[in-house]
Amino acid sequence: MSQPVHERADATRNRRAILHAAEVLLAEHGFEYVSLDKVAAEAGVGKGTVFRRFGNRTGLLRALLEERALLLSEAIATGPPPLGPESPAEVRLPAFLDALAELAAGNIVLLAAHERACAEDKYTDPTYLRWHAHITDLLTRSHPDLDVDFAAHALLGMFDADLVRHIVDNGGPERLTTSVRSLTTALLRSAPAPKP
Amino acid sequence: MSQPVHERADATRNRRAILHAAEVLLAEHGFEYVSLDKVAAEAGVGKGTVFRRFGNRTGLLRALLEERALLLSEAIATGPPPLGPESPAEVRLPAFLDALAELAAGNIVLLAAHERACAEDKYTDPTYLRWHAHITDLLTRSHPDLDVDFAAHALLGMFDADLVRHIVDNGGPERLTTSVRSLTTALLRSAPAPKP
DNA sequence: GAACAATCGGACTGACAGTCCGCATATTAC
DNA sequence: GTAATATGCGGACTGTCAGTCCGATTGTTC
Repeated sequence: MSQPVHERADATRNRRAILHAAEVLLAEHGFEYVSLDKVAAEAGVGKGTVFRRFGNRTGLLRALLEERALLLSEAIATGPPPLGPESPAEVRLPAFLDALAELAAGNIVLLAAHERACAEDKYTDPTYLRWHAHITDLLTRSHPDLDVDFAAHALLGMFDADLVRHIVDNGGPERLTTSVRSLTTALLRSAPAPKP
Repeated sequence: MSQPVHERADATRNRRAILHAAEVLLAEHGFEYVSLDKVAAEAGVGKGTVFRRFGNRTGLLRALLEERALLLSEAIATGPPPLGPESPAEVRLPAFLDALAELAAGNIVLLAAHERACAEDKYTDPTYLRWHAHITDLLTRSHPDLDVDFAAHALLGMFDADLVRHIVDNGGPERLTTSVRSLTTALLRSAPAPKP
């Protein structure tokens, strides 16, 4: 719709160019090489433009991760079982962690860059918060006896970029999936189930 | 030859001064304020001296953490039960994690600084490696069916500086201890016992 | 097509990690 | 005590980076 709040065409074009440039640099050179000067140069825009769009380095990497996590977000919000809201919590949680493992294994470099950039305030990152809220929600239903806030953070700790890299480099993506699954089933199996 | 390898008296004095200055700055201003220029100034030495002693920022913070973790290292290596080698693995592991929780809760700022500084190569940090090796060793005895390498990293993930800060700020050190303990007992209780 | 606001670009700033080398001093030999 | 020497010292210097700022430019509206 043509609301008074329109993003100008060049602004849109530049935002896309910047995101694309950041992805290219990340993929080609690793996260340590990706300074915002270089992103701006690669995107063919000025440095100020990058900062106006994304605020700072953190904002840029958050936007990138959010983009990559979009499908998963939709799947848990409105998708079909086992990720979607129709399944019971006991099914959704392992399915969600499986999906996270797959996402993490496929985006190690981005994950590492994001982690470094958001180190200061991990707990305000929208993607992280969404994941945490989702786990918290599921755990509250299935394991109300736990400190679900802490447990959710601890579970997300399994997707620490360095750990993911270490595991995937020594055993491939399957090892990550398998290990995550066996650790979580062990954990969840043992906690007392809620009484009806 | 009578010990050709002597550390000069001024070198020793400066090393202590630097470590002390770093602790003071960390305690008084938080980790973001602690640049190596400031540490050098606070210690009353030149910047070059800091780098000659510790190599780089990472080295300085590793040395600090190692110092704070010294008592725990001794306790697990040669101390009395339940931390020491006389106890069975099923007892030592929870005891060790309890001790880590206490250590972490009491050194949040150092932990955060160390984590930022070592982000690049967490898995080469001597203190982290020692802790990981200890957990791996204990798990191998008590739960050989697990991916013990992964599980040890995941357990150490509970002591992520941001998580520790979050939990301690909202519930005090007791909440950290309690949550760590309940999560680990849940996990360890459930895993199948080793087959004879 | 003119007026206007949104956007652009890149020079500039300040801070930091890490290097380098001439100078100072602790230690040793005598 | 003094001289020789090696060890350590200090801080100026470099290169890089995140983030700011403002005159120039360009898209949009009427």
